[in-house]
This record gives sequence, C-alpha cells and structure tokens, in this order.
Amino acid sequence: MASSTVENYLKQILMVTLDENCTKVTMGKVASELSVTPGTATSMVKNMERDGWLKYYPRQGVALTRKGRKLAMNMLRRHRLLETFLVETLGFDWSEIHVEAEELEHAISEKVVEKLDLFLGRPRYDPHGHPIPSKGGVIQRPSSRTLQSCKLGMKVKIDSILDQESDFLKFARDKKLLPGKEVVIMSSEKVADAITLRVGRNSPFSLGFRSAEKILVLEQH
Amino acid sequence: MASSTVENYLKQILMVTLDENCTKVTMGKVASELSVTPGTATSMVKNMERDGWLKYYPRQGVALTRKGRKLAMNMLRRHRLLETFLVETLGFDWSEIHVEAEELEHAISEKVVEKLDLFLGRPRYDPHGHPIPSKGGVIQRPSSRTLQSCKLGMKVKIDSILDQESDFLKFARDKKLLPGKEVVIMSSEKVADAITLRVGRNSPFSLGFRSAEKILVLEQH
DNA sequence: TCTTAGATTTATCTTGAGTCAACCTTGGAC
DNA sequence: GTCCAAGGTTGACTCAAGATAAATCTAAGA
Repeated sequence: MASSTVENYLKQILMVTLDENCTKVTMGKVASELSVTPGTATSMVKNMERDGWLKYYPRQGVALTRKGRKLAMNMLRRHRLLETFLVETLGFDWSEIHVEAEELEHAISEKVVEKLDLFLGRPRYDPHGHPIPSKGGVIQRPSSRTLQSCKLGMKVKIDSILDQESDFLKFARDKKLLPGKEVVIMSSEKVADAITLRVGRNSPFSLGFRSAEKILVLEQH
Repeated sequence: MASSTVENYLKQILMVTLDENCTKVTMGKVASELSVTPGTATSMVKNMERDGWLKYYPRQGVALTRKGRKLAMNMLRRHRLLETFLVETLGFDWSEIHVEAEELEHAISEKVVEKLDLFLGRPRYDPHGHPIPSKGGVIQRPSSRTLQSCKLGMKVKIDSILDQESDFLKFARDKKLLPGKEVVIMSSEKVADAITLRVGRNSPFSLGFRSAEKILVLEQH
C-alpha cells in the first residue's frame, strides 16, 4: 500500500513524463514539483525504489516501473473523475474542484472509482479538458484531442482534420482551419451543440459539434 | 484541525453517548471501541482535552465539549450521507458501504458535504435506517423515527401513533398496533409503497407508506 | 479492611517525512 | 586538459503521531 505522499510523488512524476514526453525525471524536478528539498526527494525516491514503484538512476533521475506507472495513472484517473463528478453532479464551479479532488483521490477505493466512472457515463475528459486515463491506465495522447472537447477560452493548435468530405475540407481551407494554425475558442455551448472559434487574427466562426469532433488539436501551454 | 484518528475517537465517543444515553464515557469503553490499550486511550484523551475536544474526568471518563460534539456529529453526518450516496447514487449494496464511507469521511470537505446533501435531497435516514444529523448537529431522537423508514427484518417498539383519524386508530387497535408493542418488519417494498409487519405473535399484515409514516417507533438493539 | 478491576504513568518504540549542511560528480567553458 | 558551478547525495538529526508494556495507583464493594 502506498501512502498518500508516495501517491503524490508518483502522480507528479507521471505528469512530468507526460508533459515533457520523456521517461526519466530529474531529481531537481521531483523536488521542486513536490516542494521539498533535494535531499528529501533523494531519500524518498530510494524508498520508493525499494518498494518497486520506480527505478532510480543516481545523478540522472527516476523512471516509473510498470507498477508505478499503473498506480500513477490511476491517481490521475481518480483525480480527473472526481473533478468531473464535482462539476457535473454536485454543481461545483471548476475553479474550486482541484483542491477537493486532491484530498479525495487518496481516500477513494478502486470499487468506488469504477462505480463513479459508470455513473458519470465513462467521461473521456475532465472539466478542464484533460483526458481521463482508462481503467487499464491508457491515456489519450494529447494530439488525439478533438476540437469538440475544447472549452471556452482555450488556445489550441490544429493537429489534423479527420473528415475526408471535400466540401468540409474546402470549407476548412477557406476558414484557414489548417494543421499548425492557432485557434482560440470563443464560445462552446453544449445545449446549442456548437462552438465558435477564431483562427489566428481572422474573424470568428461557428462549428457544430459533429464537425468539431473531426478536428484533432494540440493543447498549448 | 483534527487528525483522522482524533475524528475517529470523537465519533466513537459520540456514538456511545447516544447509544447509552449518557454524557460521560468510561476510558475502558473508549479503549475497546477504538481497539487500543487503555494507556493509549488515556494519553490520547489528554491530548484531545488539551485541544478542547472533550473534558477529561480522571478515573471517571470523558465528556465531549460543545466543539467536540459538533465535530463528532459532523463525522456521523458525513458517514451517513456518504453511505446514502454510495447506495442511492452509485448502486452499492449496503453491506459494502461502511468501510468505504469510513475512509471517505475524513477526506470530504464541508463544502462537498453540503452539495452532496443537496444532491441527495437532504435525506433523513441512511440506508441502514440510521438518522442523519442535520448540518447544525441535531440528530433525530430515536423515538421520532417512523415505521415507514424501517427496513426489512428490523425489530422495533411502537412509540406513538400520530394519526388522529378514528378509523385508523380503530384499525390499529384491532391489529394490536399500540405503543409499547414489539414489531418485526416482514417486508418493505419501496416500489409497492407498502410494508408488511407482525406485532408480537399475531398474524402479519400490511400498511401503506402513508400510514406507516404516522407511526413513531423506537429501535431495539 | 482488603482486594481487585480498571485507570494511569512512565519509559520506550516505530514510522513516515522532512531539514541542514557538508561533500561529491560531471559537463561544459576556457 | 583543467576547473568550476550547478545539481545530486549523504548522514546526522528533528519532529509529530500513535502506539505498547509493565509497574503502579485508586476507589468501591465484599
């Protein structure tokens, strides 16, 4: 069993590897991510290696083991499902949910997570638009995110257009909706089934959800 | 801030005072309820007195302070609301929920508790039929429990009949459904809106929920 | 008055997580 | 090649919570 401190270390390490698309995370990074001194990080990490959560390469950094990655993914899953629950079901504003989820994610059992997932209708994105890892620990690659899942105010870069219909592609070209372009979401109305966006400095226009679903984007940070 | 250990001590002490209808709880009881040695209980309780959770009367026992009782009630509230949520919303079987709630009750914030309460429709009883304390820390006195809220297999003692309709009172008298009598719930069908019960050794009969609601009972333990 | 069950004390342990400061390594800059 | 700064490691130590065991105490009833 992992303590919640260990769970936090794992989650943070995973997020860095996901973020920087690498496997090893440097000790300095670990220490700063968790707001502890380098010495603390080193000793903590050694214990975690002893327990099989990760592999420690002295002076180089740490890499999650399969077991570690699995639990880390699970933490991410719990966190994001809980955030979704807090917003969708309990009606929280999405500015307040992070802290709450941070606490609950260590107390919620696997069983409850699964029931919650089911209850929420197996959502694929949390309220912030981050992908929710599957039960098996698979996370949607960032580039396979679709424009439809983007929230108000988000800034994304077009990755690719899935639709093959020439009419649609023509329309997309007209609007400069092309891979590599930067896009800002001006509005996203679930009820209206449409989003409005602006490509670069061009004038804004709207897209139905069915169309937006076919546009893969890359989140900018 | 109370640690989860302190929260458990408080909750357990409250439950004993509620159960035995007293204010002071003996140290031996505290120790056994929490499965620790007497020495541990004594020292723990001293710390808790230092922090204002309770008053400690050496060689006599402990009594919750206002502050302690408030938090203890809150723990009970969280626990029972969580159990209700797990059964009503997530579809758990009520045999599995206690352990889950035991974990979550320490991690859930006041804000979430309130939203949950609202979401569940401010339930008054948990799935086991125990009353849920109000936000202000008021718990339904056991005697103000109604027959309608009783579950299958429960054994209760009639406390009083609220209905003034003579027809109903006549019926009640015929069935020996009178204050002081012992009753066993033979079935309780939410969908059918009725419960079947047996008074003493007489033959069983059924009551609609509307009628059952008017009968106050005392839980037997 | 004596006994004894239950309560208290004291000395000690364990564990988890952290600090501090001295001391290593190593990869460039020169 | 040498050297140095940045970053990593070490070891000695702290701290807080909880817990135990065992000796000792107290008070209520036979």
